Amino acid sequence: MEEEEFGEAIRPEFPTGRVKKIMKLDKDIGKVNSEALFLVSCATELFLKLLAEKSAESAAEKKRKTVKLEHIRMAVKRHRSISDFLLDSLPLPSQPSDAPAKDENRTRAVVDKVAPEGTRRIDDFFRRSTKTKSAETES
Amino acid sequence: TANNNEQNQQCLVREQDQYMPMANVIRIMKRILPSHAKISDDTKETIQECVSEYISFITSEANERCQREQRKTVTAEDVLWAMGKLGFDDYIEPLTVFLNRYRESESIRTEPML
Amino acid sequence: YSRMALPLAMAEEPVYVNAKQYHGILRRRQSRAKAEVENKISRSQRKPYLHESRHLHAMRRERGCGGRFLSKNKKAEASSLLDDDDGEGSNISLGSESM
DNA sequence: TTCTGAGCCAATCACCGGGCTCCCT
DNA sequence: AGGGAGCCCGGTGATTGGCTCAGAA
Repeated sequence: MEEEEFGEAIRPEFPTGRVKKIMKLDKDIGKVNSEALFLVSCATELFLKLLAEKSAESAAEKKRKTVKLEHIRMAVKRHRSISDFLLDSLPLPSQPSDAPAKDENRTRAVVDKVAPEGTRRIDDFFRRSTKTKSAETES
Repeated sequence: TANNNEQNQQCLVREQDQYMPMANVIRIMKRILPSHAKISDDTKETIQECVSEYISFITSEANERCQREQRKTVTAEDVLWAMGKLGFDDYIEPLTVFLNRYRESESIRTEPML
Repeated sequence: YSRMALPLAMAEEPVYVNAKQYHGILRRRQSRAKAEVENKISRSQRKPYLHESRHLHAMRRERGCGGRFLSKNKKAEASSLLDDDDGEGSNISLGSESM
């Protein structure tokens, strides 16, 4: 009957040193509290676990054993708070050198319905560089 | 000397500094995925990038609150506040629990004996 | 609850995002653009491997017939000189792959 | 059906964490 | 005086490719 030791310090599985490096890539970030570093590390782990869980569900729905990018996109689309800030991080469905006949491949599926109340528009300055990855067919 | 230094083209920031270690990402994912599941290589890379973006996204929001309050150090409260403001309300509760456990374990470490 | 239209391509359909994240997303885009020009963060192509030394290490390692890395059994060579069979921890090449 | 591409091994070594000191708040 | 950045140092797990057959196509 052993479940856990006393002074077992809870530590994130991610190396906190690397987390801090990534935080400091932004030159605007000044000093970072050790507690803040700890929380960001934990939150990152939670976020990754959620991504994995939702992607697994998407892959299972499509009866796929291999988790592919389309499953990530599908999973992310269901959580608005996740899909929005990842908009620039997810490579778009296809892009190699020659695309047969597909002009509607831009960022992830745009909301085809009218926008709810409280929406605004602005003008873009930069777009994520086109990621050259293996071609992929959308569902 | 025949030493070969890491001196690649015009990239000042190394790849191993912008992303979390691949093996850690895979291990955490495989613990969640069904045991027989596989992960494609571009999925691995993309997940790595998403994780880094999440870190920067949260940190940026927390840091802005710091600057509003004229502080220079990002604190745990800033991070929790950023979680709520960016819509990750579900994370506030578990993170608060983690934080309390962290503080208690830290105080025990700092306090050698009674 | 409300959504904002992100400044994607002006000639295209607007992209609507969570209003709570709107400013944060924009700030992040600015930071990334700035970091890309300052730090030269190469977002495009990834290196085939991160460290030259580890690459060479992997290339020099002894491999099994299945391409897998093989445990360093130099002790087996030494024991073979002294004859006698190894009744214990011998790594039999099990050709079964269970996934 | 065809054939692409991800898992599988474990040894080195770059990196992580835990000490220091010094500085700023 | 508190605590975080920046060193250094030692121990250690992430990194790593060729072949096979899941499993995508």
